[in-house]
Amino acid sequence: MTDKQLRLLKCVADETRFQILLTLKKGERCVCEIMEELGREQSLISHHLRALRKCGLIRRRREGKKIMYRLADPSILGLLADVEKLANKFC
Amino acid sequence: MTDKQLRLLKCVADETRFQILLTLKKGERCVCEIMEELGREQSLISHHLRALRKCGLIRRRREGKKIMYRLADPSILGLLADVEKLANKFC
DNA sequence: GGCTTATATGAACAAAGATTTATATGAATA
DNA sequence: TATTCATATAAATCTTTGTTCATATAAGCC
Repeated sequence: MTDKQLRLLKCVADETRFQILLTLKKGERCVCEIMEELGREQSLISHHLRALRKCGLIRRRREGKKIMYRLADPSILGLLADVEKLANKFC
Repeated sequence: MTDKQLRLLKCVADETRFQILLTLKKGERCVCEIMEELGREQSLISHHLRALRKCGLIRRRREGKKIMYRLADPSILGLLADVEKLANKFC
């Protein structure tokens, strides 16, 4: 278990970040959409998006005034499913 | 993603606890063996063992002066393997 | 260019978690 | 039963992480 792997695990093991990932699972979203969906402050979402980006889980692109976020790669869907499956098995 | 599931994830996403699980993967161990293997303080190990026990990942039994710890259930081996596999896929 | 909208960032603060220190408990043994 | 060995626990402290608040940036529009 490397440092980087541990950081990935910790990154996913946060409620807000996990919810953001679930939102992006449904497709590309801008920050304000994510804020609305989760009902949290803009700045908080922004910080968490940064963290997710730092571990390579999400990507972004600018579209006019907005910045659109998406899962970095479709295999992340698998990660989310697996994490949920694991958790279910033991809870 | 329930609260309990999140707690499980967080529990696994700690270096020391993960190492303890890897140690127990090799078989039942007493606290002093775990301490030695990880080279950490007795009290620290004890705290982490408690946390692991609290999420149901490990069990213990007394044997004379010693207390022996083990994985709660063989399916935890699967959990560890899966977690490592996931991490590898993205790191 | 000044204003607005959308997002990012840095600093301050709060909360949670890990680690250490000191002490307690409980079984074995002299 | 007093001592020792193995482990647990509580409190104190240190560290990390999450949250908020205030401000900056960058694009589009008037």
